[in-house]
Amino acid sequence: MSMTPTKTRERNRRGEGLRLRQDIVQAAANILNAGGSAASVSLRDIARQVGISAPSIYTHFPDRDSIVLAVVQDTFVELKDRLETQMNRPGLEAVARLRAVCVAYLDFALEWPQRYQILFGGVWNLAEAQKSSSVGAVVVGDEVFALMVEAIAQCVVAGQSSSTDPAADASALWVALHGLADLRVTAPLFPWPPDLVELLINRLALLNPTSESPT
Amino acid sequence: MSMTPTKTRERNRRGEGLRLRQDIVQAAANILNAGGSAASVSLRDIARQVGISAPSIYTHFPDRDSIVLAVVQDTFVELKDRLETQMNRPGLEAVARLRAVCVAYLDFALEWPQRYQILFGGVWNLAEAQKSSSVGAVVVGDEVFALMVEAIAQCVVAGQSSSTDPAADASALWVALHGLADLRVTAPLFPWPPDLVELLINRLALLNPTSESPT
DNA sequence: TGTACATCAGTGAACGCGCGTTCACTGATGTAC
DNA sequence: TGTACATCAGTGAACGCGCGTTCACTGATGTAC
Repeated sequence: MSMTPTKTRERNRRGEGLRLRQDIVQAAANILNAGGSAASVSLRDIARQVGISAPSIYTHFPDRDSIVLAVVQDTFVELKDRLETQMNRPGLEAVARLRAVCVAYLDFALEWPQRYQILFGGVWNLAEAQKSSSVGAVVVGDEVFALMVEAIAQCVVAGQSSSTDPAADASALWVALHGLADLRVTAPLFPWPPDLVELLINRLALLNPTSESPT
Repeated sequence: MSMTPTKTRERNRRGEGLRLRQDIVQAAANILNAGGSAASVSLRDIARQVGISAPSIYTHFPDRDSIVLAVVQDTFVELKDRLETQMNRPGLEAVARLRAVCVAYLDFALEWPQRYQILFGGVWNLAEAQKSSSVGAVVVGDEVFALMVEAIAQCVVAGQSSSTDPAADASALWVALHGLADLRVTAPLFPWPPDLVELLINRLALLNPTSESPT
């Protein structure tokens, strides 16, 4: 994923050096959006795209990994915002809201597959889990999951789900959505049943038959 | 994932040059088993581990990617063999067989996470899908899926599943198993419900309540 | 109002590294006569 | 049975590349007096 140098940018004014930090993160995100894998996001690519020299990055980040981590954090926030938007849509029944949240989750993964992958495919929550800098990402990841628990809980309150343990059922649903998100990208030739998403939601959120859409 | 050179190996006798090919594939698999990512499997690492010089690899493979593809093919066969062993276990009821197959699938992914990941995480079925060399892997991948369809169909025959479309239900179950396999590795800190696997099998294979294990 | 100076926001050249790949080659081993 | 030769199974040195990172630096901009 090598980039031709972008127009040289004009230097920030005094006191505005922090703007470069966001430009760097955005450039890394752009490289991923363009199809690059996490491993292929290089300091030199980022520098070329931002229009700066590579060493300038060290003013804002100690190393390459912390840039990717910043993208992870931003991406978790973006995903959370998308799901929250669906949760807060007015005039929707509980089941419709749950479906909208799940569809938004899948759409995000399909629209930005590389950025979705670094949320869960990276090292950040294995060896890095101890480093305090990655805690922010974990917390926001928890918020995404909490949204799904809440969506199921609201179905229960509305009498449309027979779940007795929304957290466990949300785990099951999350696992399935993640699997589908991953496999739809990496195995597009597989003959996916058209109503697979509905099927997963109906069964894993324990929606009452009357609430199910016809399959 | 750099390796210290292994004992220099003795050269193959005439006519036995093909043995090196299998040694190369095995070395690549070993690097993945030891925790290396697909991108980190380098010709030079492989050569060091086998105990040969790097250019020797070109006698057997045209480039780096085709080695990884060979590992993918071998790994699909290994996974298929494991699942088939469970399918053929004598004295098991249909539901117990289905459960054994699913557990074997998850165990494989947990035991060899890097090798499991290249089955679905790589590029081999995107841009590479056209190249004839990758067709073998796709076919074996289909055989793995066919095993799951068969396991569910046998539950239906035994009157233990109410599935009316084993292929669609196997898709749902596969998606969920893959998601769980992936996330158990990359998000080990998540509070996984202990009976999540049973829950997924029961609901996605539409097992009759009397056949379910108590959750 | 002018000017010396500190600070900010970067730059340019260079380093050592591991990589995939090429090239010309070598030495043991089997085979033809 | 001996020997010339073809072939096999590799080797060793070298190439150009992009990478992360370091170092000493520069030039514009704001501030103190």
